Amino acid sequence: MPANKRHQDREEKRAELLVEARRLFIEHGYENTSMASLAKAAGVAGNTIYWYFADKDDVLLAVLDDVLTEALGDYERVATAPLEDQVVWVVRQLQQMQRLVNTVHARAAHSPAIDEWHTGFHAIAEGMFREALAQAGVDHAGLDAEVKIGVFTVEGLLTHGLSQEEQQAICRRLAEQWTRPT
Amino acid sequence: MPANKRHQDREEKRAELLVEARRLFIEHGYENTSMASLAKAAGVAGNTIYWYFADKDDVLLAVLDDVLTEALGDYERVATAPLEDQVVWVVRQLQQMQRLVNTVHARAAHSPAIDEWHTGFHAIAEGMFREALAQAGVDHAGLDAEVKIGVFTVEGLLTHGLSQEEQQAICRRLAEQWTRPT
DNA sequence: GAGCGCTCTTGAACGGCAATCAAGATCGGT
DNA sequence: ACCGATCTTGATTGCCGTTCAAGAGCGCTC
Repeated sequence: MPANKRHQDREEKRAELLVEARRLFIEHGYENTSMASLAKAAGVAGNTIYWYFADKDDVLLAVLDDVLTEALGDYERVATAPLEDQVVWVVRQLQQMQRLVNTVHARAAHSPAIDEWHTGFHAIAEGMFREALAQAGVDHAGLDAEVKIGVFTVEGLLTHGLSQEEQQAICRRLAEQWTRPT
Repeated sequence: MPANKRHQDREEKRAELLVEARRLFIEHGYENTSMASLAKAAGVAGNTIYWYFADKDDVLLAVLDDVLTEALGDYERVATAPLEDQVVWVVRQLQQMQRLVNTVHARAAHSPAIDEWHTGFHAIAEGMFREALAQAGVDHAGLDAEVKIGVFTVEGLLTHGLSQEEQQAICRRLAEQWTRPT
């Protein structure tokens, strides 16, 4: 294994950099994290990161993939819970990543790669949401629209600072639409 | 009138700078418009802008005030139209300012002044929306939640690129909730 | 109309940023 | 022991928002 060992080391180092990047992006935000500070936190020279990642957006992309993979793994633990609990769980998860969510929406306009990831994420999330709603008995006509409304509302809850009561009231109102047949 | 004439000139020059800033922010976006390019477009030195505005966010704030004032004036022409038409009109207006909308959401996290403007804008928009819904016969209980859902959905329509049909389907689904009593 | 002070403008500079470059260190395979 | 690929680094580039110090322009007063 000539290049294999090297390859192994490369992946490990890349993973270490990603751990730091993920922490800094979530704690301080993407825009407040310079490549220099990320490098210092990881204990390497400022330009070393560019050996493992094409640019800063590429780091963000890798962090997003990591976070999403982990979240999808965690989801299985609540996949069998009632629909309402699942929604609450998803909102909680996203709220912990609020900075990342905002960053994705902000960067999607500038970076095609981030935009593509964002589109893919919505496809996954809306697919699961759609299935959950269908299983809950929402009629087929207008299901897609209902999914979008739900997703947009969740996004609104994330980006605008609302009190716990307001959030609950909105979620309740939204869920009435699903439990009650049209 | 010693300082009055001066004051007049100052306001005129400020207004000229704002015209250019508004055009560039909407055409090319806030982040893609450097203070240097704005100055060049206005025919002044790069740092002259700082005599009229505290910083770049202050320019954005003034542009936002201008745009909002103008939009509120135009609104009176459709204020008596059916509710559904009003919603369509608002979405159209906002879509023309998509870049500004995204910028506000992005900058609100960094600039307290922009965040404050954003909060105020929501208060105005949601106040008008709430009144329109109440007049349409939506019951008082859950009115606030319904307003938020509507606003968040409109924001979602703006930030995510959806086809005309999808947008219409979502608006229709949303409006069903208002026309049909709970 | 000379002098004064406030308003306004400007070229130059500063510090921070993402990204690049060229030179050198490290290390597995021969 | 040597070579070449892999990896690291200090120095540099170019752009950005912002600041500074110096100097115009202009109205007022004596």
